[in-house]
Amino acid sequence: MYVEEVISRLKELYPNGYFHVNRDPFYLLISTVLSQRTRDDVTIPTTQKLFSVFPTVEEMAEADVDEIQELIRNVGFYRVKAQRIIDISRIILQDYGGIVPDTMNELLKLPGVGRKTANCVLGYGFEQDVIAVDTHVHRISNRMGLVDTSDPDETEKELEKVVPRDEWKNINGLMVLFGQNVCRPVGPKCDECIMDDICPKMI
DNA sequence: AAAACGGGGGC
DNA sequence: GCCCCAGTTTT
Repeated sequence: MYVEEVISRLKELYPNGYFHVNRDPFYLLISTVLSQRTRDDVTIPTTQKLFSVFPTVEEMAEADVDEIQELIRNVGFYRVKAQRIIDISRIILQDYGGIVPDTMNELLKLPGVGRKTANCVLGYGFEQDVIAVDTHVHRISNRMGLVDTSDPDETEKELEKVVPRDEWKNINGLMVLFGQNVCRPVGPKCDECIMDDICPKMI
């Protein structure tokens, strides 16, 4: 089947997947918020720097917003993100006893958390069967004919119909790597792509 | 449905 | 110097 062949080749290309990410739900939550609309090669060092100063939910919740702003000044939307990081930390501390909630419904109540961010936390942090649809997953799924829609939420639903359930949580990491290195938003490297014999764009 | 938030990196 | 980027909220 086409989709299973695509996943098989992606796994062969990126056998280590996303092993480098910290799987702690709170770390994942904050790092994912920081990475919204900002390249992860920029946000990863910034996230490490932020957590070296404020390692816990408690310390993050009591941090001064100006100090957080200064620490994350190099990432996009840093002012609003700094405020959201504090607000998220305070809510998790006060309403959830310092434990990141493990349901979509509760995660969506947090400021700056939408379906994509929530699914990253649920998938990477809590090992749940979810598909986190970001711009890479959305673009590649449409380019390769796995889905056909301009709505990322529709892409998530359509992918759930065609991707085997035990691969759901792997889709995001594989397609992000593939999307950054090969099937890029602009100027995809189709001439050196391992999908060249099955991708609809190439046939 | 469209605007707004935004500094960094590739070219 | 110009264009785009691991989205979400507000208008």
